[in-house]
Amino acid sequence: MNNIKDVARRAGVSASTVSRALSDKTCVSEQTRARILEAAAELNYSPNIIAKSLKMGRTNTVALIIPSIRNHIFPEIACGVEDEARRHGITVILCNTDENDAVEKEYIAKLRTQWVDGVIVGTMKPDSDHIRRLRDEGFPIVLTSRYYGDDGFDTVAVDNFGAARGAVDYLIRRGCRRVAVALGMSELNIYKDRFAGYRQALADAGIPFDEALVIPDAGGSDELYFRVQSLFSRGLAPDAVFATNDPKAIVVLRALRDAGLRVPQDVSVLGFDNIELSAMLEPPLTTVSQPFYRMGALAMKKLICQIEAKESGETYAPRVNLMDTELIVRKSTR
Amino acid sequence: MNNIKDVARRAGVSASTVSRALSDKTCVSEQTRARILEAAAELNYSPNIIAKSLKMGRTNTVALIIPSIRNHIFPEIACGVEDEARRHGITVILCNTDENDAVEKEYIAKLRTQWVDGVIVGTMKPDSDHIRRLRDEGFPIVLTSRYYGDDGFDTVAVDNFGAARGAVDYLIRRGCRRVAVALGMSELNIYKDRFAGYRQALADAGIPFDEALVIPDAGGSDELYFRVQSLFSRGLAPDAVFATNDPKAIVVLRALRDAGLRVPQDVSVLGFDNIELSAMLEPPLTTVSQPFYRMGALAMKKLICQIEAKESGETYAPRVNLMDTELIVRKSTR
DNA sequence: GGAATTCATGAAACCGTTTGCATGAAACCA
DNA sequence: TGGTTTCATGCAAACGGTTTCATGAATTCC
Repeated sequence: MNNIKDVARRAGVSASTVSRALSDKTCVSEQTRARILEAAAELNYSPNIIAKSLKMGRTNTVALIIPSIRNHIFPEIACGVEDEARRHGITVILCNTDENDAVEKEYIAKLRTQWVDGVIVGTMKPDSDHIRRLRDEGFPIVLTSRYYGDDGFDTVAVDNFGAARGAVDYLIRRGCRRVAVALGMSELNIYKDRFAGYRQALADAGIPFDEALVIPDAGGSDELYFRVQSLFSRGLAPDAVFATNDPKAIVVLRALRDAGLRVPQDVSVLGFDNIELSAMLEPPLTTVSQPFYRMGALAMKKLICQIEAKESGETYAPRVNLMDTELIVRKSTR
Repeated sequence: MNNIKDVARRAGVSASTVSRALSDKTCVSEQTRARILEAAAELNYSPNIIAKSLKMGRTNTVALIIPSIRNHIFPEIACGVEDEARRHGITVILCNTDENDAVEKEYIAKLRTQWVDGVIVGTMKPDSDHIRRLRDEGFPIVLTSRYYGDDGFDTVAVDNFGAARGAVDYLIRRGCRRVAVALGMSELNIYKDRFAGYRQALADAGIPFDEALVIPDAGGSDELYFRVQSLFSRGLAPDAVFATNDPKAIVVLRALRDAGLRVPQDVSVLGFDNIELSAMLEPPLTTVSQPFYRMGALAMKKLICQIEAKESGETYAPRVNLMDTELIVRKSTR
């Protein structure tokens, strides 16, 4: 692989002149530049970006840390992140943590080695102190999808409370009175907020909250499957189930179908996220749509702002951007 | 951010000694090493990996080039690649081309700048000469999923011909005689091979090939939807449809349902890929399963072998690894 | 006890860029 | 014509590590 000195030798100039010629600096005569360009082309030269990064203190690379690329919302986010990054000549490193804190910490430690200019984090939990520490060192960070809320992280998310409240309100306006709820991971704020929105919608309608209709996240999807069916056998029969994410809604649909219940005639089912799959179910799922692609793109935009502010020494005020959600009405609600 | 000299100063030794102490070299006295480790910890030091990469000529980073992370097979492959990479201290850069050749070339050009030690390519087409050129420069490359076959690329794939032949043979053994086929992108070998397998299975059973039952890839899913329905209105009514990938099978199922045809009583539907979704359809899809996760992991393993062979100057013989597929029988075939 | 060996350590070169500063030629002006 | 300005160019110092080689002290051996 040829380097800048090889080009310099062939063009009969010094390495500095080659560097200037190739980065469009003005102080190079036209004929020298032409000679250099020719030499570079002949040698099939491309500059060593690692050397450049070392010198410049910037890698034009960012990391995207997510729980799992198999979780359907993250490919969407990743696409948004990547398209926006590419538009700015930035490369994205993919870091899948598999919800494993050790792996996440390993990644974070690696990022501190000046690999990347910044990081987009989709794995934030209340106890993610290593991420807080990274931020406190002045490392550019944007949270997306998951957030923590009370401590000044730059964030892109949706109003989970409002969206859940609106969605449950829709169920109630369609005549549902006994709405069960299937919760997600209890330590995540997004699910706390969706749960709070659910309770608020009940309160707004004057419907008393019934603890018996709450299915916590514990256990896998089998657990959920049986808990849904047991609601009916225990005579608690809800007339709707609000699943706080679409994968849970899929399990709920299956549990209901297998129990001989018809959706939506006997029970309405409402999801959250609008993953691609949800339109293809039988019946197609009514759910809350999040603009994942745009969220990823905005997170990247904000990250670039942070990186540039850091370079130029400006201050940057982190803020929480809430994107609009939309209730997608399909056939799983009456 | 502290560097190795800061640590050296604090520990009262030279930078070389710090370097040796931190990389577990033997020629450092125990007490010096202890003092250095302490100093490093106090300064919260982590070595600049860019500087290290520059010196070592190795970045411990590889790129994964895929058409789209939204295509359901690629998150699986990416997981396999990443898990295996992590096990070897290697980081993965995600490159989504969106099936856009310009974007792909842009990425390839970037990779030549010594960013990465190697690349796994899931976008190979017959005309991907820029990828061939990269390989001819001695750049470590492994193809996966898509392949080209006749020119010595290191490759991980499945026997698409055999798998398709076996699957269609299954349909025939279950009594289907008029099997339509929905083809994928015509320039990709994987679809050519699946199509060839289909024809072979017909030939094996002495069933004449009928051009009228072939639905080419042209147009989007709407086109496919109407072509499926028109087969029936034109009196060509097949008793089975072999979709050469699962997303096409989903469209086929919808077209049939909307036309009032029952699956599998009136028509059997067979897919290919076994994406997660296929088990959740109504009816659940019979399909050919590919071990995507293991394919990704193996591709990464092979890439590491190539990289290490290149470093040590050994020769490496590229070969094509074909992984086993499995016919997953569900409810869409009679 | 002196020569040979072992061992920890430091100095300096190197990886391939970018860039501040010095230099020298050409152009300009009085 | 001589001094100043402009401009293209080269030299050398960074960036932050690793590694070769030299050095000098401590240990071993006869």
